Amino acid sequence: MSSPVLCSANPRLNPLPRKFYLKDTLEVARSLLGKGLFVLHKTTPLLVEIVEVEAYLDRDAASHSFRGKSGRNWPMFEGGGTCYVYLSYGVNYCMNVVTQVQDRGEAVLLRAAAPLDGIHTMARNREFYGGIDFTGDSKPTRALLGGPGKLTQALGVNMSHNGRTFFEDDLKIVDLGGEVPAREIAESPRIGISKATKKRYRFFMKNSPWLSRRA
DNA sequence: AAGGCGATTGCCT
DNA sequence: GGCAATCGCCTTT
Repeated sequence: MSSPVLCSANPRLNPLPRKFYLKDTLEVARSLLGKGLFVLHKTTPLLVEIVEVEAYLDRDAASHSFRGKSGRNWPMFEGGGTCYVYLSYGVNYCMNVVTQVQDRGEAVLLRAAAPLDGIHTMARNREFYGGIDFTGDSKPTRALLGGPGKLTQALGVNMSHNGRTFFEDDLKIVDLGGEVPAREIAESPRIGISKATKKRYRFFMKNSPWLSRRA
């Protein structure tokens, strides 16, 4: 029997408070590991556990906010708890959690997650081209939620979520009741960037099989 | 106005 | 490991 805390219909899944997002962004990034991301996809509740993130800071050459507010990045300046979604390479959506106070321009990219609830719907959302077989004995791992674009596709996240907040009934980040020990968290340089490549702002759960790639 | 490049993914060799 | 897909932002004419 599964823990009642992990049931997405449970009213205990209250959104994390705004103050959670006002701490130092690197600290928020670490704190997001092990937290739950809930999305109501049409009428289906979807719940995942965040296992990999990247921080993008103020005065950070790799951050979309580096050159100030623009038509794309304006939600990054809307304050802690805002959802910032952008279209990556004209193909994939990437979802960020905005941190800090208004006009600061810092956020955390959600890169990978483990499925908790609604896995069948997520798998259907991830069917592409020939389709992936998630039935039977085939074990979905990185192909389901292991990457920022895969995660949004599985959850049905798109530009309609851009600029909203994570304090809503159909879009929220929640406490799953467990603490992630510091020894289970690892860090590395961020993936796929060409600027500020030395900064180790990627954080992930060391032993998770759901990462976008191995450590 | 035009061209380069990007916080990615999936297919091909 | 290489590379196309595909759109919007940013820099350069």
